[in-house]
Amino acid sequence: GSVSDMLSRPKPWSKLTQKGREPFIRMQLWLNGELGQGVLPVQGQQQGPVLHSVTSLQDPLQQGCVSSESTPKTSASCSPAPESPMSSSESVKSLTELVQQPCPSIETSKDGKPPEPSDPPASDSQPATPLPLSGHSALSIQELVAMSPELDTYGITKRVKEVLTDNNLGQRLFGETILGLTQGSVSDLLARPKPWHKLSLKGREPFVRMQLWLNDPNNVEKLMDMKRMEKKAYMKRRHSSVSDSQPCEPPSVGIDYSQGASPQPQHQLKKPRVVLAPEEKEALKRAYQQKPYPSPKTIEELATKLNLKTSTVINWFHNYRSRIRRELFIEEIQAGSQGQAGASDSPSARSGRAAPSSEGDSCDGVEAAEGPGAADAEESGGPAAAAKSQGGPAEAAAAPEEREEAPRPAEKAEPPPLGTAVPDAAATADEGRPRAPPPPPEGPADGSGPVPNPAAAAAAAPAAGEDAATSAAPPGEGPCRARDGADRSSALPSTSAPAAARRPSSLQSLFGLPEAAGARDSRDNPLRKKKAANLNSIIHRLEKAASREEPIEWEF
DNA sequence: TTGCAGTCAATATC
DNA sequence: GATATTGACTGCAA
Repeated sequence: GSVSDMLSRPKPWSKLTQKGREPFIRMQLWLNGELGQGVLPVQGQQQGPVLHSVTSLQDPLQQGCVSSESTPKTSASCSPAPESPMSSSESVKSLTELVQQPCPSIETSKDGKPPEPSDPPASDSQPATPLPLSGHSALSIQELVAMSPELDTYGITKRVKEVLTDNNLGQRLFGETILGLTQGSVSDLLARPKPWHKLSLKGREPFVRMQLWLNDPNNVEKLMDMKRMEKKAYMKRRHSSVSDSQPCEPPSVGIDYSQGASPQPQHQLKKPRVVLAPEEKEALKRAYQQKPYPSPKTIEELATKLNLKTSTVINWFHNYRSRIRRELFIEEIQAGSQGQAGASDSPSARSGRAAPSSEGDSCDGVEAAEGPGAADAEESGGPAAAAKSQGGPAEAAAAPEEREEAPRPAEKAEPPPLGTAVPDAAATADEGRPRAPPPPPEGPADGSGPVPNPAAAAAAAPAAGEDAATSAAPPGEGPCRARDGADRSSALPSTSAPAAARRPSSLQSLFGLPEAAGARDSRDNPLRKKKAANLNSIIHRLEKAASREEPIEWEF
């Protein structure tokens, strides 16, 4: 009956009480596909741009927005939100508040050990553990990720590494406690961070967590505590297990988040890890150089030739491609940070990290990053050029055939009009690169050496000028999602300017970003054009500065 | 189906 | 013992 009533006679948002709004929020979430499984989803695995869940929204509802909503100001921000935005703007506020307390996640983890993933409807308002990502904090994190401004992944990992080593803290502890990742993943992440704009929402999460952790004044202490506790637990267990003659259990002590729950003897099923012999690797690499994207037939042949399973060969190619790609990112970043020396006026340049972020900055950051390099080498070749430049000759040659499906480079070329929401622009942009068969690993390196890095400059520019483009883009997606953090907000609720305006600042503080970000926040869509124009001029100047003739295809 | 991102987890290396 | 490497897997998107 209530449903019927609500469906047929919905009250206007502004007339609804906190409680009354809830069903609509649920409906909105449901419509958004974010309220998939029953009520109170615990694990927000949603990939959507704006990640809400009922629980997360409850937070805002309970804390900030609603109450404040009574005030004209807030109500303004909260109310007219036909779409998810509304909730988002609300939640943003409380979320930021929530997270502004130093690192909630760590907090909890501190209390012993990460709560079970299973303790489901973490309905209490306690921030959940970082790992299982249950309850508020987990969701908050996702929201934060979705709304986070561009982060300098390279800088973050750098700082994290410093802190960890300075304090003699291990990756495993850090990963499991703070990031919810295993040691290997942490190592990988710290050693080869991808540029922000290349990351999916999921991929960004660890960086947001890291940033939060870095912002936490007690981060080290907390981790130290954890360390101690782990040690204690380990000792305890060791003792008890010794008496029980139950030797094992990995030293990963208190952190059996997730699957650990059931002590099943799963050992039996383990299949031995395949380890490729050097010759096999060589052969695969050679094959890769000829055909980064081998046909099934080729794979088959390779497999037989090397006496490997085809799946192994396939996996190897996948892994190799993606890892090579990442290597490139790193190189770009480094090249960027070197070559960028001069360009420092970027607002976002706060600190040396400017470099990395910078290069990542443009929507096509990739190209920006790599393109410039390429461009430098030759002239603005765009992705294609970039590809060419870096792809070893072999590739270039070999490429034609396997590029079968590679219309990508081309598509990249077309810069999406400002404000285009092309949800995949980023992805698309990416594509360009992969397509361009990455240079053979040991290959004579990409022609892109340290670049005068206009990219860096560009980064600055866009950062400042900001992505006019993005504002229109669907939150979370879009080419420039990177720096659109702010825009995204604007993209959300066209609603309240105030809200939009507010949000960035809180996010900034949250992430410890300089006002720059706030400044670049586009609060008024109407301004977009102007901004775009500004952007263009900035870009133009930057390009000139970089003594470049023609603009590479930066997509803003 | 295919490719990719993100991870895990076994193993190698430091 | 900590960290790096890497084969495999999952989930998603085109």
